[in-house]
Amino acid sequence: MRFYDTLTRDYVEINKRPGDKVVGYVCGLTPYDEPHMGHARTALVFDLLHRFLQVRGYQPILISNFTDVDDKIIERSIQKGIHPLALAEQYERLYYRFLDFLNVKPAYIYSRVSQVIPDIIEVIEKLIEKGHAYATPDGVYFSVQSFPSYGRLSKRSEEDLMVGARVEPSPYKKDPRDFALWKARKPNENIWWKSPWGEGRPGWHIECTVMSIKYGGYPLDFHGGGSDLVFPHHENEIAQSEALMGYGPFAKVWLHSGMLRIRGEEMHKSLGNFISATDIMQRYEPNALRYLLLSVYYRDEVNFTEDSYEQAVQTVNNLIGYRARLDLVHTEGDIREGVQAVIDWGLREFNEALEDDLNSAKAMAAIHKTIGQLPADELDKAEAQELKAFLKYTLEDVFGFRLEKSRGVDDRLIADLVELRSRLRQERRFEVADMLRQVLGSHGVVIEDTREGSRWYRI
RNA sequence: GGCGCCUUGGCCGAGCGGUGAGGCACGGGACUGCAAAUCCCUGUAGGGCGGUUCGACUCCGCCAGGCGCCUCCA
Repeated sequence: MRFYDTLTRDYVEINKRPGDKVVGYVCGLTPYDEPHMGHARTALVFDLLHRFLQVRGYQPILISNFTDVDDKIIERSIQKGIHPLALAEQYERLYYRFLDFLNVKPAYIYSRVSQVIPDIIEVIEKLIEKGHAYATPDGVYFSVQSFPSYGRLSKRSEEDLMVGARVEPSPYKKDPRDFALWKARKPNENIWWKSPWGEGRPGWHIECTVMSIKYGGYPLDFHGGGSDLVFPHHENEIAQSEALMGYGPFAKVWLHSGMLRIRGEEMHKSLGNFISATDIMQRYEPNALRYLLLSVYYRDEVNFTEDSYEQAVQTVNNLIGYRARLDLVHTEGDIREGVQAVIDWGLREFNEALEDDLNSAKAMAAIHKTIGQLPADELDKAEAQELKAFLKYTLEDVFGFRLEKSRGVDDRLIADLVELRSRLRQERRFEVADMLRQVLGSHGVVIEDTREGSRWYRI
């Protein structure tokens, strides 16, 4: 299994044996507002990785976090007059619901900054001891000069960084590139902890170093997140972590998922194209969303449009329809060699695609090619069984689709309505029969009229 | 300005130095109720101009267009 590594810009083999743990850390979000479509993309990409590692026999340990101590959270909580951690928790809960809606497998742990403050203080003390950080009246800063390879991940030279270093000016910084590990409490701030440097709170970045080492160990097998985190977040994490440990690498491979766009534009509230978790759960179907967001190579941008969403709905319905039709196969027989060969080919192709830097588009094509050669109605029961196992593995276990549809309408009621419709058809009352079929169709029930009579299944 | 990415048929999207996957939509056919679903068939598609090569969509250069990051950001 190999993955493209952002740091070395090359493919890195994951040298693991079946049963081995594969420890990964994926940067989570700052719960100051509703999660959105972009978070879904990242969650789905790493869910695919999580699932694939699992089915390939590894023991994935996925660690993620909430940055629940942050400027924006403090700002919002003051506006709303509630405790910052209560505000954060509100959105964390929404995020969990969102993940559940998307059928994302839970991580091994979701940690919060507020839960690891003592660990953070300890790590900052060590960094100061080692000469990688220094305390000032407005906080503790990491000394970028003390870490010569700074800029390697984001491919930025010292000069680039100097030019770019323009915000968060502090008269106490020794170098404009230095960043805060600990921020001294400002008068209006409503959350703080005591520390050797006075009351305050951690800066961004440091929590991921602390939590990943605490829960995942060192080095990590992989570290990931959205590509917008490459700089400065991950760059700073590397500096902190490797400075702390005294050796690298912090992570064996850096995986970054591409950004999501809405109708070709960046998603922004100001552009009016912001799609929140709440919107998504009301308006979109999780299988189709999954298909759409995983149909593109994970490092590339994915563009969400209503049109591409509709295409995804169609595709997923076709797949579910195929799966449902396998249940209607009743011909007895053994598995023919040719059929077995097609399935074996599909399975091999599927696995190889994902093993090659998670090529989900190619893996999906392998599924389509396989079932495209094996129309459900031409199979016998044993073959259908084999196909069902193939689809359970590829579509459900790895891609995370839910193929079993909820029983919105009772089976017996459907059977009765289908029977009623058959009588209507015998009486050549096609208009009424079609209407009945349409109504059932809107509840996800497909009726097929065959020579042997009508049959139905759910999509 | 610096660093980097992208441009494939109507739409979405792969692989590959040697006549271009897969999906969705469209069209034709079978079946049928001149229906739906299903099945079969159907597409001279890789921004432009050069170069390398026996041969390039695939490598190199230039140009055009689109985009990301440059300390809020999944």
